[in-house]
Amino acid sequence: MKRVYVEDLSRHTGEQVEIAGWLYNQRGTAKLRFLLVRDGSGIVQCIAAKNELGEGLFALARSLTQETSLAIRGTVRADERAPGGYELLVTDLAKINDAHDYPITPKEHGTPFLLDRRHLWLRSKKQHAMLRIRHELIWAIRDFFNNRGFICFDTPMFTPNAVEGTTDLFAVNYFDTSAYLTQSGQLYAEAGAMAHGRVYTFGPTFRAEKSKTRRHLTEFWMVEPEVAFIDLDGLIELAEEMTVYIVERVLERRCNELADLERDTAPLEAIRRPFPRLHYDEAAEILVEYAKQHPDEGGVEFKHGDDFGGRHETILSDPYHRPVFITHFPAQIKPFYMKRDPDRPDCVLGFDMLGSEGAGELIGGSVREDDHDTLVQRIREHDLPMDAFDWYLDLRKYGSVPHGGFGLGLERTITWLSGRPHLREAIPFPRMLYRMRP
RNA sequence: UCCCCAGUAGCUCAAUUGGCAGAGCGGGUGACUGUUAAUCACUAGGUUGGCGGUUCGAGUCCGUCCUGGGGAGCCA
Repeated sequence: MKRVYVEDLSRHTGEQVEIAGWLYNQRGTAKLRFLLVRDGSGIVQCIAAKNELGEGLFALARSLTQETSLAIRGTVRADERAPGGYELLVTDLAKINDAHDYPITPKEHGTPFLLDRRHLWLRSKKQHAMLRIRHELIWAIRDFFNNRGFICFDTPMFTPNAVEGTTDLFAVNYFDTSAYLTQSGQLYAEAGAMAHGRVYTFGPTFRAEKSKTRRHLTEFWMVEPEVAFIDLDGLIELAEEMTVYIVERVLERRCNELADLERDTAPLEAIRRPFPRLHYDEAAEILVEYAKQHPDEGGVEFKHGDDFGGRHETILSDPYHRPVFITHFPAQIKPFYMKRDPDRPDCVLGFDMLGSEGAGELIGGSVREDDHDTLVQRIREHDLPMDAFDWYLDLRKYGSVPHGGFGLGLERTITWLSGRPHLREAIPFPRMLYRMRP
């Protein structure tokens, strides 16, 4: 008999097939049971009728509990009453293994309870949908860069020093010395760009910041393209094209998953190039004015020179129904490697991209300082250990060129696309300040 | 690190001013041949996060600790 996956059942209407999976839920009467069976590719309703199966098999079907693993044979048929439009009329079934007292019931549960059982929560419909969207996004990002002549350039997880001296790092034992887990592959990607012209690094990064918000993980994934011979406009264009590409791709291939998540896709379908661009000076003006007009609202105070908080990002992106770029941030709030604007030496040639619908910062990027002596001066100004950057400075000694890149936070982007309130569901096993199990 | 909030049955929650600790779901038993988180009946299930205090009496008030959640700072 033909073994098929649930997602392919519509192509086997009228045929006898076998599926193997787990019992998601069952309901019904003393003579007719509706078994919802999931096999990883989807969920199908299987009809177990007493007069078809006989006493023994029907009693077995009725005794099956949630998450019992099983194999079912039956006839595929289309039926409007079945969730998904297709169902399986059961002719034979076999239990593979029992599941007693499965803790995640079809009713509601609190997030701490579910996170403690993340290894099981992954089986639930919405979590299943989230991680399929994650898969699609990773695939789309790789396709986007691969199709444009970028080389995948993997950078190390172990690093001897901080990229940005200010941020907390995870220290680990490294034989007789210590190392840090990377917080960005960027500096190494710059070396890659000087070798290959266009590269991207895609992997996990680690931040030991004691952040306890819906936008933070201690371990998260980031894609960082780095391009030789590119300017600020070129970088923003690249970010814009990538964003439009991945949004379209998820809408096209994962509409079922978005539906399972009850995501209203209209705001995503409305996203078109170009995205609005705001100079930091304009953004600061908007925020100062907003704070003036909303004196009772807490957390909106702002003065020129400040960095944005979560609330500020929402105020800035609210008027637009597409992502927004903020450019030319003040140099004193940005890292040492960002190149200054020659016309405005107090500003950097950098940008952030804020997602629509209050998603916050999804992308941060910049043109890099390419002059050796200026970079040395910046390292001194930021009080960073010069000897840790000798190899990085070599990139400016041997044929330095204008270049730049950006980083996209994968989980934040998944959260934005899926319309969920918290990014912890965007990764199989989230690592947070007070949560490292399972 | 700081600020705010929460902790009561396996889960989600209720309990008036300090006065007999409850419901729904899940589990168990039974009824039902088209259910959509099926429905209905019956049933078992509790050291109210820990310790200490106030009180005739504390789930409720006070102190303290623990655990978790949200936010700030910082960031993707």
